[in-house]
Formats: sequence, C-alpha cells, structure tokens
Amino acid sequence: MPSHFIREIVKSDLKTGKWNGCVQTRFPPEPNGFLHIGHAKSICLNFGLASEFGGLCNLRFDDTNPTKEEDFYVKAIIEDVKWLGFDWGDRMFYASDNFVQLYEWAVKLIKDGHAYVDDLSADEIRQHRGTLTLPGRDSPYRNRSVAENLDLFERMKDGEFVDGAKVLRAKIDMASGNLNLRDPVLYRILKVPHHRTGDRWCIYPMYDFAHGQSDSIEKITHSICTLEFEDHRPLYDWILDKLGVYHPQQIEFARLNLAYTLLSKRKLLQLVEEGCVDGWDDPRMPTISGMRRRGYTPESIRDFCERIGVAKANSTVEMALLEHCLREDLNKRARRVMAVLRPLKIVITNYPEGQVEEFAAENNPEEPEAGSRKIPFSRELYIERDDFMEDPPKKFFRLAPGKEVRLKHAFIIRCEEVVKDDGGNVIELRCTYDPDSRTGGATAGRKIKGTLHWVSSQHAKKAEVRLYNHLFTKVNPADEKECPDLKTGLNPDSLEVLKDCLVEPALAEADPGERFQFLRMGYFCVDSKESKPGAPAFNRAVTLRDTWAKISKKKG
RNA sequence: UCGGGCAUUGUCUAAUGGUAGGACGUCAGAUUCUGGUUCUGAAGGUUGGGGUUCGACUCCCUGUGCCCGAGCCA
Repeated sequence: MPSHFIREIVKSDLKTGKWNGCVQTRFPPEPNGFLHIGHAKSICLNFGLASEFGGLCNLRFDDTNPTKEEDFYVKAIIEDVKWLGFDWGDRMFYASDNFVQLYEWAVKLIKDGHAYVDDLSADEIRQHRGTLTLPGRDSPYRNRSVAENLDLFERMKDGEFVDGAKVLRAKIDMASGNLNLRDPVLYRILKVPHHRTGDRWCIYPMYDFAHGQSDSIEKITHSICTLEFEDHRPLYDWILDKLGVYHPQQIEFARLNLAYTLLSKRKLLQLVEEGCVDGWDDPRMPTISGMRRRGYTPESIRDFCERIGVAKANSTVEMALLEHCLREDLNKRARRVMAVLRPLKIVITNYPEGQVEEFAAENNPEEPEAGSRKIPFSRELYIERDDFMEDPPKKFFRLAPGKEVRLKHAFIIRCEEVVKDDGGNVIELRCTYDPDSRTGGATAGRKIKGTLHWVSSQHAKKAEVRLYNHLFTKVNPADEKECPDLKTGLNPDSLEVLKDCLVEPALAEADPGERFQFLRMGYFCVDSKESKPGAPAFNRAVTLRDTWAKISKKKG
C-alpha cells in the first residue's frame, strides 16, 4: 500500500512516543448539507488512520452556526458514514456539547486581558481590518477594562443586545500579516434557535473559537483538516496556548477535486434548491447518498480514496479512476443478467413455433460458486438495436444481413432478412439458427466473433432504465471563470430514461439496491426510491469498458 | 503588492543525496460464448536558470506559475 505524508507523521509520532502511543482522530462535518466524495476522502483518512494504528476516530458535528444547520443533515451524515463502513462507537459529539465550556473559556480570555467586547458594526470591523497588503487599525473599544468587558459579555449572553450590536473579539495583533490574527471575532449574537440547544443561547462561538477547543476536549492527537485552514492554525495555537489546555497537532492536506464534478456543498445545495437534480441523492450527484443510489459500493469508494493518495498539492482526479474502482469491485461480485435496453425484434424462422427451451446461464464467470440460472429461449426474441447494422463497417462483429453471431448461452444465428416499416426503419430481423450450435453441441465450437445478449419476447419483463452521464460539461464547474452560471454548465445529456427495456423474468422482482451486470451494457442498480416489484427501475452505475465504442467514435 | 502553501508522464501519487517507481488512462498484441474479465508489451515525467556534490526530484541561490486568505460562514 502506498503511504502518504500524514501516515508517515503518525508512524513517526508513534515511534517517538509523542502522544504516548495514542492515535485519536475525528471527522468533523458541519450539518448543513449532505456528505460527498470529497468528505469520503477525509472520512477514510481519519477513520482509516485510527484503525490502522489501533486508535479511535470520533464523529463530531461542528454545529456553531444555527442559521444553517439542521437535524435533517445530522441524520443523513450518520447514515452515510455508517454505510461507508466506519464506526465511531459511543463517541458521537457536537461542538454544541461544549457551549458552556467555550463560554467559560471566553470569560477566562477576557479576565486575562486577551479578549474584548467590540461595539463596531460588521462593516466597521471590515474597514478597520485593513487589506491583504495594509495593516489594520485598532477598534476604539479595544482597551475597555476587564470589568466592563465581563459585564458586556454577560449581557450579550443574557440577550440584552440585538443581533450584530456587539461581538467578542480576541486581542491579538491588528497589524499581523495573517488576517486571522487581526483580532478575530470569537462570539456573535444570533437570536436563532439551535437544532440541539434550542433557545438556551443567543450568542454562538465562531468556528475558530470552537474547533480547536473541541479537538482539545476530545484529546485529539492528529487534527487533520484541509489546506484552507493552514492560515488558521496560528490562531488555534494562540487560543489553546492562552487557555493553557491540551494541544493537538493540526495537519492539513489538499481536498479532492473530481473532473466534471462539483464538490462544494454550497453549490450542491443550489442544484437541489433550484431543482436541477432530484434531491441530494440524485444518482448524478457526487454525494455519498447519490452514489449509493446510483450503485456505488462502499468498498469501491474506500478503494478510490486509498488510490488517490493524500498530499498538499491541489489536484483534480479523473473520473476514470473512480469508475475503474467500481468496475473492479462489481466485476467480482455482480450477477450477470441479460437486459435489452433498446429492443429490436428478431424471429428465428426455422425454430418451431410455440417451442420453449430453458438454458443454463452462469451467474458470474468470476465466481463459479455463484451458480447458474435457467433462462427461456423461444422463436421470437429481442436483441439490442445497436447490435445490428444494415451496412456495417469492417470490424463490426455483430449482426448484419447474411452475417452470423452467437446468442449468449444459446445458438448461433444468421440474419436472413431485414423487415422495414413504411419509413424505411428496421423493425424486425428474420434469422435462422444452427440447432447444433448450442453450448455443448456439435457445432458449438465454431469460431464466431460476435456474441449478443437477448431476451425471449414472451418471457421478458418490461423495465425502466436510467442512463447517467456526468452532470457538467465543464471540467471544473466550480470555477467561476470557466462556468459563470452553474445552470449553463449542466450537461443536457446527464440523464436518459429508457422506458421500454426488456429484462430477464427474474429481474422483475429484484430488491432495491441490488446490483447487476447487464451483459455487455454495464453495471446497474435497482433504484431504491422508485423501483416497484413488477415495475423495476434500474440506474446505470457505470458502463463496461467498451473498446468498440472507442473504435467507432474514432472513425466518426 | 502582504501572509501562508504548492510545483514529478495525459491524470493521481512514490522516491527523505545513490537505477525516477506504482496506479488510472492511452496504444499494440494474446486469451475469451460479455468488443467485459485476464495476461503480455509499449509510449510518456522531475517548473526555468545558476550553484554545492563523485552523484541532486531531494540541499543552496534566483526566477516563473498555481492555490488559499480582507464572513459577525465552516
């Protein structure tokens, strides 16, 4: 297994005994949206490192902003982390668990002269902050007495002031090159009920005044977060230092970017709210729930997260790797079945009318123990429309006038006649079969290049199939330059619904969430929301690798 | 322009002064009752310039490019 710099840090800490042999990590989502594949990277990293080195990983909700957070998201996040295969035991925490302690710590900072109540408006604070190149200016309220600060802060807590009237600020350095150190806001007034603490509080700590201390309280050893918090580390260090409490080590890594995919919770929420998708769990969404509904396995996602590595350089991973991980997993496990997505009728003219035979079909060539099933064969069948061409190019191994193909698990047939409607559209093929060519038969060994999947007309069941493609036409839809308006970046072909598909009889009763390989077509998953017994709906998780598609595309 | 960070094949990622390696992708071939799988092979890389060294992706100097930062968001 390839290692990465964070694993090396943990290993070395273990060797030197820096944390007394402990590894304690945590995954700290804000419950303001659904988890996506980028979060999966962090989840696998934090839980993975803990289990690899005999440590523990907590689940902690960073719920310091009641205007954006909901219990609805808490539930979804719990389900997703569990589904990915991780367990936090009894260590599920909330930053809001620490509100009392955080308040007391704020009081301590005030008493020690490290924090003050500021009456400046948000706008004035911004003006005093200076710019990236120019230092800021002290607030006129910066030097209030400890007693006055204590009094004011308590009255903030007691609800005496309106939202925005006052804030508590750290007294650090208005000239610091690091903007986070220019007297950052620690507490703000928000007369908004909190999903857990209700209306007990009307002041709430900022993330920066909650995160580091929550890590400290939970005795986190390696506080792993993404690159944008690198500039905040000096602030966390300052707070923990002034408080004189346990001090975890923060380590930053680059967040995941995926080509043609949006991994910003804010923008994903926009897609949901504007109805561009069928909710957070739309199979086109990069959310864990969307990928689950699409047919991704937890194993494939974990494998992906291991393969992409962990580093500090920004990078964009190709979709092909994610798809490879899914195919590799499903190739081993998914039952093979036959489904015709765009049916074309064929009649075997020399096959007795009314006769039905049953042939054995292996369920998975990669796993003989998966056994086999019986599939019915009759005179009238359906094949894939794309598997016939009236005027085929050279390397076309499929059906064409006068050409032979093998029907998987059945006979070799020859196309004798093409039937068209008044519009010149092919509506039926009349074929003959070689009765000895059945599996095990006298002429079964004949070299035939093409093998097609099929269903028996009278036995097949109708099904709906959804074909998904990437949601965006832009490699980086999050880039405002590349994609100024989210909606115009959407791929108009991200979803194709096929209503008249025909599947093997047994598939009509498939269970929600069950995954199959539709022979030669791809991996499909029974939709967990809309599939009904007798009226199945399948989502295409990923196509099979398709060298023919590549060849024909190249030729134009 | 200030502070912080980052640059290795098309993509992701190793190499911690000693043969630049792996994965995905691409291309070619073999096998195959899935144009799938499997197997074999190939092409392809150290951001530019200087230095130190027997030897530099690695150390030093100096450019260049990219990312993050001016929320009472996280």
